[in-house]
Amino acid sequence: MSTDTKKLKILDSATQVFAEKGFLYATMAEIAKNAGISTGLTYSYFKNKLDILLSIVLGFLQHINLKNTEKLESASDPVEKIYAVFHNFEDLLLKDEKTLCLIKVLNEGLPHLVMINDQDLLEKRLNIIKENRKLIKTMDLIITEGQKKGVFDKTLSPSVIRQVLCGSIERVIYGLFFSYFSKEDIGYKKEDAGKAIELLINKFIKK
Amino acid sequence: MSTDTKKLKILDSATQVFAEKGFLYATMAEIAKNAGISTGLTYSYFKNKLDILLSIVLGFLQHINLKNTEKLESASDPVEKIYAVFHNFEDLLLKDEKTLCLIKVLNEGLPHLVMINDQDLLEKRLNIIKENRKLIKTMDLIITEGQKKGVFDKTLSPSVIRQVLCGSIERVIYGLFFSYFSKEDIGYKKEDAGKAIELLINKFIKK
Amino acid sequence: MSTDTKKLKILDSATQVFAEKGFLYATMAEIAKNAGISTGLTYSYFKNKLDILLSIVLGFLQHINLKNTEKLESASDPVEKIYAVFHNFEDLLLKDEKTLCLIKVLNEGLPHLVMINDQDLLEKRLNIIKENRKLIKTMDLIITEGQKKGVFDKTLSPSVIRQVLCGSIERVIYGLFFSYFSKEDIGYKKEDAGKAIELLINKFIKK
Amino acid sequence: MSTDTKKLKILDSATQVFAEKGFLYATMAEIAKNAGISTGLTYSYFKNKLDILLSIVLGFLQHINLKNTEKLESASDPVEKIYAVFHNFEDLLLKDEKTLCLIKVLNEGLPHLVMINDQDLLEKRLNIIKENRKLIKTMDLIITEGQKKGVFDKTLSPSVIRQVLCGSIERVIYGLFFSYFSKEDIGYKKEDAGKAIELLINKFIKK
DNA sequence: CATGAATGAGAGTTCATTCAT
DNA sequence: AATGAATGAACTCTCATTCAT
Repeated sequence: MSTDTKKLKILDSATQVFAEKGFLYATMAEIAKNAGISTGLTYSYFKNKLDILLSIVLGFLQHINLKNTEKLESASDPVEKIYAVFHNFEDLLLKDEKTLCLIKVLNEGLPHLVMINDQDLLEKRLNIIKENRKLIKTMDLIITEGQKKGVFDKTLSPSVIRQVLCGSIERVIYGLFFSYFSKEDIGYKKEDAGKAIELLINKFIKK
Repeated sequence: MSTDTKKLKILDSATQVFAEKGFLYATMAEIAKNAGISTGLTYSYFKNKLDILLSIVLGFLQHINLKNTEKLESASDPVEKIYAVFHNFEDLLLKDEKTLCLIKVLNEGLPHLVMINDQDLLEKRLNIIKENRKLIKTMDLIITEGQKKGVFDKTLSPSVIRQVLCGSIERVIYGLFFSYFSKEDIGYKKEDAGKAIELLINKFIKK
Repeated sequence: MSTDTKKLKILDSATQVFAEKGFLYATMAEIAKNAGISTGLTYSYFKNKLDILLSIVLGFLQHINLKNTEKLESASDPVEKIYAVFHNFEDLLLKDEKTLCLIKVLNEGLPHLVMINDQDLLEKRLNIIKENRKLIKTMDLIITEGQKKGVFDKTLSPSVIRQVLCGSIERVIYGLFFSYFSKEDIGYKKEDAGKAIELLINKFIKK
Repeated sequence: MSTDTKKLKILDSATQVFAEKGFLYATMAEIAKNAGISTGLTYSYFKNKLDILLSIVLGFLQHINLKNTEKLESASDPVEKIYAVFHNFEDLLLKDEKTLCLIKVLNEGLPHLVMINDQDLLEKRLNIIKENRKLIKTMDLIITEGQKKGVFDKTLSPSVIRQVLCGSIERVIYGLFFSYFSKEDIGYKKEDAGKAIELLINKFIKK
């Protein structure tokens, strides 16, 4: 198994354990065991537990920013663009049960940024902030453009609209994650997540 | 100071500390000190640290359910009703900086429900689940009623619509909380939270 | 038991354990147990294991510098003064079996100064360096004065003479410590330590 | 590279690292890297980390005992003999910066003897004790002889005199080592070490 | 012979929780 | 009722040592 493969194994394992138990209750021993390696080896790949959490968050942000850059190249009008961005969210988070776990980890991970003292993690922290800002900026620019072109509603500022969109998609996906873990019915299915965003764009954002 | 006053002091203090540091990094010593009492005394009022977290969450849920019951008595049509519910959210969370902290604690608190083993907390856990279900049911019934009466869009199931509404309001308020703590500008103000929900109801939910 | 008493208990216990096992093999659990308290409580009094070691070293240096200041006030000629300083060493280290252990800890402690990274211990480190410099300066000034007055041999520089004196007393006392622990005969007794220093001053240092 | 060459490389590397960091903070990985080999290979040549430390100490003791045997053959009177022994110390420790490191390692190494449990190292431990006793005996015999012949002062027992001599030379050399590493001036140079011992013999030991 | 990835025991350390005062 | 000193379980993390390659 190559170094990169093992790093991914750890991240995958941690994503699962963090999602199921929460960062607090997740132990390095369990993450390692779940990844099929020893506790000590984990520390060859990551500085510490927080580093793993941040790496998952950073990985997601980098991935989605990359996907956005790709997709937005070929998109021209704001409606098409905002669709593209949220389809990327769906593609990355709704792919399978494993990616579904990400929503919980992302939710839990970002607040931890505030508590980072470790010198070695400061760079990672800054990177996350940078990528997060990039993601936000991408969305806000599209919304601003749509408002300027007169295709988007102008009642609200782009930042509020973006929060509504992100909050909606996050909560809808979180419900699916919860349903997957608790085996409880939540009254909707994977397909409805996409439909919700579509409707949100069509009715809430468009003029 | 009466027993109830002291209990509230602890809950207030914990809300602040949990919001600022996160449940993991918050220590009982700090919560107690911040509440103006000794560490030991905290345990006369709450079983343990998790109990405090759950009490905050339960308190909020009970409060909002109570407010909903009150307000919904005098409301007749679904539009008015859904407005009422979300105005309650605003009233409870946007009152001042202190209540703003609740959004972070609620966000962090609910996932902890899964990890409760402590026999003494099981009842509290069930209570939270009960109140949460009640809140969800209240919203879903209004939406169902609106759809039946033909005033609400029927494309999506009530549960998805509710998730969109809740996710939106939560994220918009979370932004305000973040801005309050980090002193960073997020591009919108308190007033915009209400406006966002209003617009969401008018454009997204109504037919 | 008062706070200061307990702090002393820990330092005493650690001095014993460090002397017997060495810093590396000494565990916090053993130090605490030997002091009659729990592991955790140790951390209310000291930052960490290294802090304890440094505190012992610093305590000794402060003590001997204090004693020197006292004794040197009433001394006038360099011979008398250098006697005073080394009698202080004897008084502090040869008092009983407990103080004998100090010689081993001092020996082991000073080299650790180089490896201190911990921000919280930097101040203690600087204090140790300061007190150590003070002790050295005290001795060197006496020797310089003796040489100037023509009562001390001038072949060697004060710093070398001081190293010879310190090395001698340290090794002689170390021998006693070793004998105490191993129960082996080393060919001399406590009284000989003083005699050795006396002779060293009379024959080696005096003109 | 031959087996013996590699063994020496490891010992040299370890001497440096032990001197700089201390046994506790020195890692096998660094010792190996510094020796230009892999971590694992180190274990083909030495049982474990402690074995390396003991090997350095034993090597020094064997070397100095050998040199003493050589030099003492051609020496006849006690003064000449004691000179010879301490010139051997100088020759072995003051040769260059590398050998200077030995003084720190010897200082740190001997106390570790007490903590050896490992069956495989017991023999090495006994060897060190044997060689150490031999060295001590060599010095003590010379001093005894000098006292009997009436050329050495009889106030102190041979063992105390030997401790004074060893402590002095050790401390003087330690100062040079410290100065070499910290780049701080200590007020004397290599040449003064020899002068100090000479003077010590002439004034302190001789009648 | 040589590697260095992998192991896992065991240490330091934290802090929720208890309880003598 | 109130304190905060004291406990000790359980965590993270390190690194000497092993072993498949």
